[in-house]
Formats: sequence, structure tokens, C-alpha cells
Amino acid sequence: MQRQQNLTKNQKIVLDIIEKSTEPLKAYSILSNVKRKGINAPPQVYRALDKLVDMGKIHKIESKNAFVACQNSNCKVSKAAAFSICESCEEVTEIDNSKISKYLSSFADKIGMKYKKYNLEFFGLCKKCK
Amino acid sequence: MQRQQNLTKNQKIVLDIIEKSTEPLKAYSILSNVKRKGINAPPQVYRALDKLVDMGKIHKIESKNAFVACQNSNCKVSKAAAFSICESCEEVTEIDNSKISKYLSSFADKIGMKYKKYNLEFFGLCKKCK
DNA sequence: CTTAATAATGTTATATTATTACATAGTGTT
DNA sequence: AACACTATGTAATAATATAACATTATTAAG
Repeated sequence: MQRQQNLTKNQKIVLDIIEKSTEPLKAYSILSNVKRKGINAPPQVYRALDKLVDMGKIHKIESKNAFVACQNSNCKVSKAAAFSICESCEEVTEIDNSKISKYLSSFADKIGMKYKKYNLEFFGLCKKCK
Repeated sequence: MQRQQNLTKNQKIVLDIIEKSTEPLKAYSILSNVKRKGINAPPQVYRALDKLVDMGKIHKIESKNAFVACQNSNCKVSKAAAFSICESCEEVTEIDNSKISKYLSSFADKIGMKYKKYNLEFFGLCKKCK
């Protein structure tokens, strides 16, 4: 069984490029950027992405089909994440979610759900654009 | 300019099948179900879906690329929605979101975002499955 | 150390989801 | 009627994701 710290070769390559990016990256954009590192085909990228999401190292922005590095050490445990997405400049920012987390997990309890994780995406205008 | 109440022919057909479904429907599943009603190609479905989402009549479950009818009259105004998704039976339920809405909009204010809408998806086990 | 089991990788092909581009038809306004 | 505007129809293709299977690497046991 793979442990959190020991990433495989492809996982390292994929995580590295996501961490260096200032914006969410799509799978095929990642693919085209890592072709010269020996990753040739979609399944190699998607497999690495799946594992990295499982580990909480990256998050998928569902509304964009794109991936960002986790900016919040809590996520390694909770896999729960919240983002603000600017509809003008497209900037995506991970929100420090400890308070939201607490609120939402009590909410999940209330509706009788055994809650594992959540995904929250805010849309609007960021500070700069509004 | 189209008003909320006056749906076009294709919008009515697409909304009707989504409202009758007990589970989220995918675009191509909708398409295959409405072929006998004169809708022949993806753009006809996607265009109707886009408009219905804009109106708040339906919501897209981003993590599933699927659509459900709005179960909450508030959404017609806010376009903000929250769902619980069971990872075992796949059941998707819209959460009555007035409280969450209030909490999250104050949160958005706090981080300096001019907030328009949000999408929240909870994953876990529903009452039946847990 | 070598064998068996498991996990990771490589590769081709294909499935699924979504949009572009352009032609045609309907609707409302002046 | 002429115009603008919205909606529809259609073909082609783009973008996203997975299936299936062969090969290689890693780990654990005997």
C-alpha cells in the first residue's frame, strides 16, 4: 500500500507541474506539458491525478474540470475543500476552510448523512474585479 | 427577451424529462430519451440545459455531469444550491439551503468576494446506506 | 535469492461530454 | 414588408475520460 509521502514517478511529475502553476490545470494541458518527461498518454495523467486527489495533495475544481494543488494542510485529512472562483478573471483561490468545515459537518449530521467530504465552489467577482 | 415562465418547445421537453426522473440525468441520456420528440442532436439538449440552469429551473451536479430539477423555490432567485450525494446508492438530494445560504454569503463577504452563487456537493453515506 | 502477489506503467483504442459553425425558421416591432 | 432577434436544426469536431490489456517494478514470503 502506498503511503502519503512516497509518490511514484508519474505522480511526482504531475504534482510538480500543478504546484508550479498559478492557475488550475486541465488534464490534457498537463499531458502536453509532460510529454517530454516520458508521459505519453491520457491514462498516465488521469491515474496520477486520481491518486493525488485521494491523498489530498490536489483538488479537482469540478466546474472547470481542472486541478489545483492543495493550499491548506487540513485537506490532507479531510479531503474537503472550498474555492472562490472569479467569473471575470477566472482566478481560483482555495479558502481556508476550517470554519466552513465545522459548520458544514454539523449540517451534514443534522440531515442524517454520514459525511466524508464536500466540495464547495463560490462564483462571483474577486476583490480586484469587483 | 425570454421571461421565466415562457419556456420554449425544447426547453419544455427537456425540463419535463428531468422533472419526471428520480435521479440526475446526463445530457446524452436526455438526448436518447427525447429523440422521438424531435430533438435529434446534442446542441439542442445543451442549449435547453443552459437556459434552464440560468433560470434556476434545474441544477447541474458538477461532480456527475448530470442535471436535476430544482426542488427548492429559493433557487429561482439565488441560483445557489447544495446537494448530498450518497457514494453507495448514488442518490442525490437537494438540501434546503436557506440557512447554508445565509452562512455562506456572510462568509463570501468576509473574504471580500462579490458573491453571485455557489455550488456545494456533500459526499458520504445517506441515512439508508450508513 | 527466487517466486508469487501486488502496484505502477505504457500503449492503443474507444467512450463520453461538450462546443463550433453555419443554415433555417419562427417571433415580435416598427 | 423589412428588420432585428431568438430559437431551432444539422453536421462536424473538440475536449474530457475510461477500458482493456501487455509489460515492468516493487514488495513480501518462503
